[in-house]
Amino acid sequence: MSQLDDQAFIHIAKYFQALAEPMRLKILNGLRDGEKNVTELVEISGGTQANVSKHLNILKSSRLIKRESRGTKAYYSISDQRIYELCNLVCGQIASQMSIDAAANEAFISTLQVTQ
Amino acid sequence: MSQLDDQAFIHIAKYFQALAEPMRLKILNGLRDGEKNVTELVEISGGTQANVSKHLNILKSSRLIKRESRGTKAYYSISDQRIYELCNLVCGQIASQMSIDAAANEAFISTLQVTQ
DNA sequence: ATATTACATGAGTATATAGTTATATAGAAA
DNA sequence: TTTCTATATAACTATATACTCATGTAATAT
Repeated sequence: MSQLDDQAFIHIAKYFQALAEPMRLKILNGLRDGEKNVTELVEISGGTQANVSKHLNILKSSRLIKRESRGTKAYYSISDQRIYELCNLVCGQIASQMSIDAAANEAFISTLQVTQ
Repeated sequence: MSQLDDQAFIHIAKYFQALAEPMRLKILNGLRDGEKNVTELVEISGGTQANVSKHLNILKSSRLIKRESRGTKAYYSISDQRIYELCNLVCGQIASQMSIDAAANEAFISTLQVTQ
């Protein structure tokens, strides 16, 4: 396995890592319908301002979201809508893994707001 | 945001977490062309036996891989081929994020073996 | 029965990460 | 300038995670 491959795996792993946190998924979900400022995201997510701010920074570092400063506010938005495809795939797999009947399965999927 | 939604986000985050480790991606990549036993995966990944064994357990707990014991050997295989779709999506996004020219971009993508 | 091979796991360490609290900074308004 | 609002960040704590080394266990071979 080459050094270059190792770097690729590290790169991909970091990307998944950015998505591997409930609060960050919640934030991304909150951005589904367009940009929001930090205060709005704090309300939506139910987290503290400091914590949300840190998560936003992590998401931005991973290029999942963009930041635009207007006045005293900072507006964040999704960089690439394809992340929702990722979430859809994962939701589909998780749902199909659940050993519950089809109706309950359907109910579970409908609770997943991380979709387009 | 309801309690149920919170559970969903936790669930999805755990799934991504399982994919957020270079060694585990390497192992999954090693399983692309079918089942392999632990010793084979140790060789492919370049990790220690103990460490690979632990990662295999994590991947199994996350239902990404299955285990079948035959004789003294344990054969692992991919549970759901759709994980490669995930990796493809991520690779595509990472590649398109890279601020390098198209040729280098292509070269990078070709090094990513986490594809079907 | 003993040895060997293949794998899993416990103990311990080091590092990373998420969270809180308090504080810093920056723009807008008074 | 001072104040207020919005956001970022530093310091700290708690927890999780990856890794190594040593050991346990289970199937096979001698």
